[in-house]
Amino acid sequence: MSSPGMLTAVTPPTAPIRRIAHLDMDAFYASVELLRYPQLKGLPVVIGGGRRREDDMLARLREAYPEREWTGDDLAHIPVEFFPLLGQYAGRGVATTATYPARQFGVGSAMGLMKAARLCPQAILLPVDFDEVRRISRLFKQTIREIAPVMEDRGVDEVYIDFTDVPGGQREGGRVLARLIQKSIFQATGLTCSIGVAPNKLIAKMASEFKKPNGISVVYEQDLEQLIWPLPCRKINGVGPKADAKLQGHGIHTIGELAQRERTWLIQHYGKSYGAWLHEVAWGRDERPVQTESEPVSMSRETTFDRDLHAARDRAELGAIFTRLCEQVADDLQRKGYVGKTIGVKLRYDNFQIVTRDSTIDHFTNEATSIRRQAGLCLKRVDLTRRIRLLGVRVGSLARLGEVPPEPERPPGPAQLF
DNA sequence: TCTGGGGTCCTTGAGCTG
DNA sequence: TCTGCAGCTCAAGGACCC
Repeated sequence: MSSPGMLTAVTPPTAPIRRIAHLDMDAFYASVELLRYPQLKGLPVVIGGGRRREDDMLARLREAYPEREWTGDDLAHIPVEFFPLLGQYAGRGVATTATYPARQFGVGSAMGLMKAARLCPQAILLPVDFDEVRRISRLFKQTIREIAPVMEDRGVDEVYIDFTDVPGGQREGGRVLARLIQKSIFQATGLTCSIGVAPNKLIAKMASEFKKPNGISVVYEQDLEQLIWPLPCRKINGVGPKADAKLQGHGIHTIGELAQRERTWLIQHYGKSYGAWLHEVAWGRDERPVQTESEPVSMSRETTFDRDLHAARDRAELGAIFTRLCEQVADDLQRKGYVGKTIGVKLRYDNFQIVTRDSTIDHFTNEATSIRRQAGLCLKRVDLTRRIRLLGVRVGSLARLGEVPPEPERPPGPAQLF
């Protein structure tokens, strides 16, 4: 308030404060299933064990109940008692996720299916419906982009969003915009999400876990000591089980304890890059921008066999799988419009040891035969006397088809022998 | 009857070159 | 010509993420 004759202080327009949001869909895979099959609500359901194939589901139902006419439409409203027919606890798969009633029995993501079956044998197992998951994923991301266009895709169920310059993005530290996005996603998909808004991606990611499900957490720079430092180091995105164990070995359990260590000490014990990074994140510093576009670095296909295979004794089977993997990678590259020149293989032996071999050729390719030939040469460089559990084929050093750098002139060489 | 699949990034060591 | 060094690329493996 000012009286006549008094000078009025004019507040200069202030620059917007950096506000970054991390959005995480709540129990995404399970929620997509419950949207499709509301009759499963409240029941223990384990999602995983491979891809959903409707023809396979129909075949199982027809076999079990031949007296009934089964059509594709029936799959939309299957009675609960038929669900156990659609999946089966077998093989070497893992659970992608589990509904809360199943989690009460100790079943969780990344758990082997056989163990899940032991813990909760009455749970319904549903193979993943990737097409439906991808459809809902596209839908919620499109909804976000219409409100806040600077969005970074971080996988099927999570994104970063730059709120800084979005109208309303500064109100209540971003809470108002977060609320609008939550509401819009629910209207578009029927699903809930949790959002953390903070000065950067690092803290936003941690903040989105504070209130789940359907929560919003707003963190300011000055909250670091009170909200972030008491958290265990494992909560930092980039500190996995190995780094956490090493930190624990040094008596560092919380982010606050990490922050108290000297930068030089961290570099000495954790390396120049990782040590310096640990120091930065402990102090809540992260300048990474929200990236709206990114190019893939590599594409690969891999598969775990139903049983461990031996290169000599199972040569035909292994050869067929190898060829199929090369064809799949080539198909992925062609479909997405890429070529690559680093071709490699990955093997996991029966003892879970992983080996990789790759080599860079002098031209770009996305042809299955060419990939097969080069990957075959890589395969000759590994120990094939051990039984193999997993085989993978990878193509890296990618370039967009049509934007390939010109090939160097090559003298004519000897004819390819195989 | 533990432990998937598809990615990225970093470190380390070998080999090459000026 | 030999040696040491720095800088670079490539290959392999490890850690991590969703």
